[in-house]
Amino acid sequence: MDGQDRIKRLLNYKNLLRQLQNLGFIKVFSDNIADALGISASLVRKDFAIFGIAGSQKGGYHIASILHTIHEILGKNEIQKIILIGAGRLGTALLNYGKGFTDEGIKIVAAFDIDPAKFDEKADVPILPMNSLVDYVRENDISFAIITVPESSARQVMDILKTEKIQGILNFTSLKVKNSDETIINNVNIEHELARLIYMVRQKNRESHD
Amino acid sequence: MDGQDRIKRLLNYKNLLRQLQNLGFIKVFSDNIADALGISASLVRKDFAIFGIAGSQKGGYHIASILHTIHEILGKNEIQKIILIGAGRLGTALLNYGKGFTDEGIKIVAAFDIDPAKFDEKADVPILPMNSLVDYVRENDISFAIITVPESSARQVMDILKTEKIQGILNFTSLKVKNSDETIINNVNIEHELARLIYMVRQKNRESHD
DNA sequence: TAGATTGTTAATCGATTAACAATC
DNA sequence: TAGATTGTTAATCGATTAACAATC
Repeated sequence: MDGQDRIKRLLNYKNLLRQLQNLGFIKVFSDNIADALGISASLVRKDFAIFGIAGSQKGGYHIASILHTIHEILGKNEIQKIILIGAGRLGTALLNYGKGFTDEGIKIVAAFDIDPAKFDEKADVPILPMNSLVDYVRENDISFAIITVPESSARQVMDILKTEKIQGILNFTSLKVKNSDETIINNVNIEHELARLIYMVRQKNRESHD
Repeated sequence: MDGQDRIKRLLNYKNLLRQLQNLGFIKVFSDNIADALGISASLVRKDFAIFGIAGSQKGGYHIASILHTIHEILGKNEIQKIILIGAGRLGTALLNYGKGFTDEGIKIVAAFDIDPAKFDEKADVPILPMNSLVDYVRENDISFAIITVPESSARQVMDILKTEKIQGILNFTSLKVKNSDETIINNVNIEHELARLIYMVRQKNRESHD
């Protein structure tokens, strides 16, 4: 999992540090971060060292400069255009999240659906017919997509995106696809997350029973 | 991450094996599973060994019996009741997923919101006022909850659930809470998943540039 | 100076993989 | 029997932690 956990922690650092910043904090020790996130201080320092974040023995780490470095690492400067495919309930929920994403340097620029009842070219984020997808991707130089289509059309959409050389896909369907050389796929499976939660709880209960 | 990856793979095995079963397959080799999921055959065999799934040198593993064991491990026999808090867009999207979850031994039994316009006691899955939450949890012996409330009320809801000794929470808010001894929290942060996807793609592009 | 924290090295831990004997 | 696959052991790999010298 080459550094996957490290990047996940990076995002958690970001969230925490922003909150501290809102509280008026200027500096913070690795130890405090560790406590807040339930990890070890060694790990915090190692992460920072690897990401090139330096502190001082005097007052620890300077929050603003950590955040600055994190933003650079995440590439927040250039806004990333992303399209959404499948304007069903989950899809529209994500569209309405929109604002939050923009804050992160991510902007959903268009959505696509097969249902004409959903088309809305003039919306803030236009909802366009599926058959205009390929043209749109080519004309607007799109590299990222979110897939929230039903199970039945997942494979087909995935294939289109792969031939169009989309570089990154956030996949909410349960169609599990291997990362190809061309396209990186990040699978979010809510059903699995629920099943895993239940498993963890049962596991804990079992352990405490003996 | 004690076995977190292993349980994630278990869910992937399940999905794959179901598909194979639909195709009429009866048996399967560790090698084929490995190829399909992009992992090593050793790992498949080790996972199966740990979960107590036995195969034979003749025809590999019997699909039906793997699935049987997986279902036992996941506790699919007893249906788990779960409530949903926050019937906004994401919340209602999950409510409508409902059917899929039931298939997995998970049933959303009620939803809660503060907005009276959303109340609907007679719906298939009733949407009830937030102030009836505590009573409902106690009367119906609820152990699991999904939180899809806005950021602003996340902390408050989380605290209520913790005092009510809810055992497992699937948290879609960006409020990051440590797992306490009492309550296991599984955080799903869509914003983070997007940011991570973009990071991975940029990383890949950077690597191929040198 | 005394005390506390960073940055880094070495030790530990756990998960994955390679290899192969046992088995069909 | 010859060939192929499982189950398991030992080796490898990588990530986390512990420890501590260097620094403020």
